[in-house]
Amino acid sequence: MSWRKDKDKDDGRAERGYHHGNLKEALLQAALDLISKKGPAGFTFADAARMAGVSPAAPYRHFRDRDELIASIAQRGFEQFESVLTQAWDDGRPDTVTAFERVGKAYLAFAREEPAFYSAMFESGLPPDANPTLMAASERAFAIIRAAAERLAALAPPGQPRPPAMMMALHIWAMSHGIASLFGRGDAARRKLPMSPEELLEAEVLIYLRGLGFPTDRQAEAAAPAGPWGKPR
Amino acid sequence: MSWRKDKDKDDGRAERGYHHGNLKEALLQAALDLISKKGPAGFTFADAARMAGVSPAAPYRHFRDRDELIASIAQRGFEQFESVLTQAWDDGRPDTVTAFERVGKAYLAFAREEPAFYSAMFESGLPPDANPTLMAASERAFAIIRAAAERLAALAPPGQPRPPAMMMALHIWAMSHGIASLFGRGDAARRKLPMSPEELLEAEVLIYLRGLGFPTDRQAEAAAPAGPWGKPR
DNA sequence: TGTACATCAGTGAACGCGCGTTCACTGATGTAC
DNA sequence: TGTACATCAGTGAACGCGCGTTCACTGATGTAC
Repeated sequence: MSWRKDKDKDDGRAERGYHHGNLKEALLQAALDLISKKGPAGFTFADAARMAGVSPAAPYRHFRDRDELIASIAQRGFEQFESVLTQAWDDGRPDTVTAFERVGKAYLAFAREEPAFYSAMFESGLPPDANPTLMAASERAFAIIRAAAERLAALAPPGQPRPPAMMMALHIWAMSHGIASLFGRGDAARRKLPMSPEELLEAEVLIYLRGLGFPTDRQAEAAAPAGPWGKPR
Repeated sequence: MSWRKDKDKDDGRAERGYHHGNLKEALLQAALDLISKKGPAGFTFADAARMAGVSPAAPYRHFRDRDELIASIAQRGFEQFESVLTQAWDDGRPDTVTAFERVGKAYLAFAREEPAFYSAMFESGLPPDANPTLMAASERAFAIIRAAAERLAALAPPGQPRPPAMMMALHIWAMSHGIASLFGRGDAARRKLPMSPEELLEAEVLIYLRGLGFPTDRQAEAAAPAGPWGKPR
């Protein structure tokens, strides 16, 4: 279908024929580069074409307009996000709490390692209801967190009232997103911190779970009487 | 110093003399309007001038460039934010936990009611270290949250290890910012929710505080054995 | 109180630029026979 | 295997537009005397 798949990682400007062969992909890549450098607003259609080494009219063969390209990126971002979260959750292995925290860390890792995807997903200002496919992808990603919360809620100690899984999922999402936005991004906008974003999130989640009545002592709290914020130094 | 202070709330286009009299203020207001409509990236210098009813060259008498105007807005936003949080905190009256939660609600209210300020403060992409005045204003606002956390930490029950106030402050900030960003903004980007952002945040903070060992039963938990997420229906 | 003058805060025309988008076109590719 | 032709995926020139920024300018204001 496409020719010279093996040579499209260079700038694409030199020694290619009349047909690019993989332009759609190249444009998406170029857009990701530009977004990660200048934010979703700084990205221009013409720039992406230039970066891919084609004329400014070429992108119109593949995307109706700029917004459609950004939506494509957000879409792909949510799919990748979902996959990353699914892997991290690993169906709750080895135990629910551990897996749950791994999901939080995966969230932060994604925001840091894929700032362009993250921007397109959460900061592009696309109206979420205007694009059902995109919204569905977003909801599939959230469903992972929600499923994890569901499993966790089912483990609630008998004495405690069982917390609503939906609420837990929203809380976890907000914690992760808050820390990622304020402290954990790859770009220069992050603020100085006395601890890593990962540690900050882990402590927050542990305190939260404890507040719900979950035992968070899987690593022998009794032996080392430290709070969730680490051992006293 | 300025003339016709009383008449600068209209569009400013009609029946004013050669001198605007209050252009700096009018430009800031125009920028706020534009940002709240189109986001910090959609705002243009020329547009602000047009909205204020002056020629495109006029703003240069008051701001070096576009970035300086946005920084001014962010600065003012942080000052207003600090004032709002200070009022909400009210030096911990009537009790620390109540006041603490009021701070969280004030945070959400600010994000919702002043989306333009909020955008300029947290999403404009200005390098935070490039502008010491701005960073100082930001830190003064955070200091309110931090001071509140400090007071709360001092109330830790004797049995519990005392949580680091800085960490608590960062957690609270991240919770508030996460919920505000995802669900609580005035614009169209917010998502559907089974409960209000305020309720969501209040529950989250209560669970968190309980996880730290604070008694959160100031409204008679014993009498109504409900979780922090409300009474069972 | 009046006048001369420095300063301030605007004007408006012009510039170069890059963007998004369109158009008729053309080279390359795939396929039917 | 070769040829004719439809379709695909680009070109490149052009357009109108709005932006940021500059410049010499000028009307309004405030102040010294």
